[in-house]
Amino acid sequence: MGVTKTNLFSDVQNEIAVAAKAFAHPARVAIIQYLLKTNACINGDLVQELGLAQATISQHLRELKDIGIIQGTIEGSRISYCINPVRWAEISKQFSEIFDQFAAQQGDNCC
Amino acid sequence: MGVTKTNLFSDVQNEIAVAAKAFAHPARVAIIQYLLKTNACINGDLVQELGLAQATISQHLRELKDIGIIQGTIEGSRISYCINPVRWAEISKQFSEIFDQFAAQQGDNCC
DNA sequence: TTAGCTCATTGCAATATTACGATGAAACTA
DNA sequence: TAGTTTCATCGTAATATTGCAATGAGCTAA
Repeated sequence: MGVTKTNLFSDVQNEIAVAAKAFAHPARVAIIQYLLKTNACINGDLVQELGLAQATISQHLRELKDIGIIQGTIEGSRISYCINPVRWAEISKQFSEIFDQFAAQQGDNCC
Repeated sequence: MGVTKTNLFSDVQNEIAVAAKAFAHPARVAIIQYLLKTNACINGDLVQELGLAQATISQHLRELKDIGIIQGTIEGSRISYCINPVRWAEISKQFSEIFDQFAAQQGDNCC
């Protein structure tokens, strides 16, 4: 035990869970916010910005890249990261669909 | 090691991370969606719906309650759960603020 | 080539999460 | 009262996550 029973849930539910993990750690939120702010792509000066070890930042970047919310391009000896607009829109849509779903049914709450 | 270094991040970043955890597991997504669908509050027939053990569901419900996105009221020997509208709106706002932040700056992407 | 960057990966250690059986508290039912 | 239902909590096992030092790959500059 300790393994998430992925097979019990729908594809959409699993997708949302994966996407949410991008925001489920403050370091990753900080990275995303930094990318939003600088807009221009950056590299490991996140290490300076966040105060975590280089290996740790690299690991978080990889997770964000695996989720797809971020993309990196090689630029000489550096790697530029930025937000993946397509994936961003996808995830944004998935979340607003959920959030809107409640806003639409105000009134018949029970507790 | 293994401990999230909460002190390195801003309050908002930590709050977002906590809120995101509500959606970071498919079982919790399923619970939230079920609550959205049934609207009316429910109890442990989530056990039937989801196929996880009663103790596991109870644990997820507690996490959602700790995050505040859900609230429960005692109803005889049962407990009715439903979405907490105030907290829901809060979290919804936090996420849309992030998502909108990118939509507003289209064009100057780098990679 | 050699030295110095920048960053990913590997290999750990520590902690967190997920899941469940067992137990117990509280309320209902006969 | 005794039995049943509903749920939380405890204890435990398995796996996931977080974090870092060390290492290595790939590029740049001298």
